[in-house]
Amino acid sequence: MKNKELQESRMRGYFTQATKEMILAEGTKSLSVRSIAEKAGYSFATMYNYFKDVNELISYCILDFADECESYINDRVSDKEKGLASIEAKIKAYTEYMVQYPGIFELFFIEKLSISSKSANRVEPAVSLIEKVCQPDVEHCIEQGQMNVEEAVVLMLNLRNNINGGLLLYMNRQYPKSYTSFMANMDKVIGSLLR
Amino acid sequence: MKNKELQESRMRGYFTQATKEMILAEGTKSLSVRSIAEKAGYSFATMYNYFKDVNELISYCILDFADECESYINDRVSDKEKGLASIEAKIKAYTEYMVQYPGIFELFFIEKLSISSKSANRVEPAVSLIEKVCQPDVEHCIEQGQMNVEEAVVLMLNLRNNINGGLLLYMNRQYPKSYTSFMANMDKVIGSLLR
DNA sequence: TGCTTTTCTGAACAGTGTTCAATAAATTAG
DNA sequence: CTAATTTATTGAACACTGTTCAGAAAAGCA
Repeated sequence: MKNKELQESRMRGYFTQATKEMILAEGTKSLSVRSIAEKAGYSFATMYNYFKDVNELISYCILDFADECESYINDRVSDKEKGLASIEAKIKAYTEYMVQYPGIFELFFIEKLSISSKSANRVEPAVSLIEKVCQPDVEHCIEQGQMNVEEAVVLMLNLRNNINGGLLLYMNRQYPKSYTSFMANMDKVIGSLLR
Repeated sequence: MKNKELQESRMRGYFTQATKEMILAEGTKSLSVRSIAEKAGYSFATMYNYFKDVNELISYCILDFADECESYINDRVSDKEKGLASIEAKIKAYTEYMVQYPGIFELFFIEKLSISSKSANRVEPAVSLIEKVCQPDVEHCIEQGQMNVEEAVVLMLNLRNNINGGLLLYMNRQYPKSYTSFMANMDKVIGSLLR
């Protein structure tokens, strides 16, 4: 039956949509099976007909947010000028997005998900998002002879770990305390890696 | 009364000791007020006479583990040879320690703590541990003219964010999947920053 | 319409953190 | 040493959490 698949997909959509709205509005702390189900318009028990458990439901939201974050970044950075300047702009757009929606950063990196081999496919787009959006620029830099492949790999590792590590300390441990000094640190670090 | 303070400090010690043992053995997932209290030899309600809530109890453990991690690092790195080589060895010892005790990394960076101005003093030693242990080496490098103060600041920001960001993705998101490739990535990144 | 299959739901269970009145222990007073 | 008072400890109770399952409601089909 093709109808059944469509209907099940729609039902999953109602639950993931409700979950996403709550994450955007209040972060992951307000999430519970009952509160999600109420927002979706169903009983909490209905969720278990469409998701193995609440972890699976939450992991489906990661996919959506990863797409939305990718669009956010690409909307803010002109596709015209590729290269190091574009990488810097994308990294900063990524940081802005995560600071603006702390719940999404929690979802991507902090929330405990008991990752299975199936859900790993839904987590991967989030953790490798920076690499993905910067891929065209990295290729451009290599073509232009600005760096070799190995240097590019190290640069992307540096950027990805640095940004997410900085966000972790700032958002989850209030270190540093102020947004101003957090951004100043980020500017220094990104500048040192790209120049 | 000086006695009262001593006794209260001892009581807090029973609870923090039980909590620390559980974190080392099974990570933070097995922690609960009732399981901690049972291990400490008291009722769960007794905890609330010595700690505001379970978050405060847990935050006290951070202080102890930060000291232990610092000793672990310094025991493994000779105090004789200061400088970049010493920094590299310390960073790697820190990484080893966190991989060996995932519960401590959770405690330091992932566990939600609802940080108050009081508990901030107990969180700070954990998040700034890398800076602290590397401080003598950084000063040595500056004295030797290997770098200036601003370069040293950026280097430490880079190292701290990089290591903790890499650990976050590896330990909380299994990215990359294998320990081997995780360590290979870390070697590349640390090497690029120190050479 | 009546029968069958699918979908949905609340009750129930075991767990969580927290509060509070009652009990047990220790300290002080007589 | 006893009696009164203060302090420390405790389990019951409450409001949550995720999850399971038997029964109710709805949908599909004859």
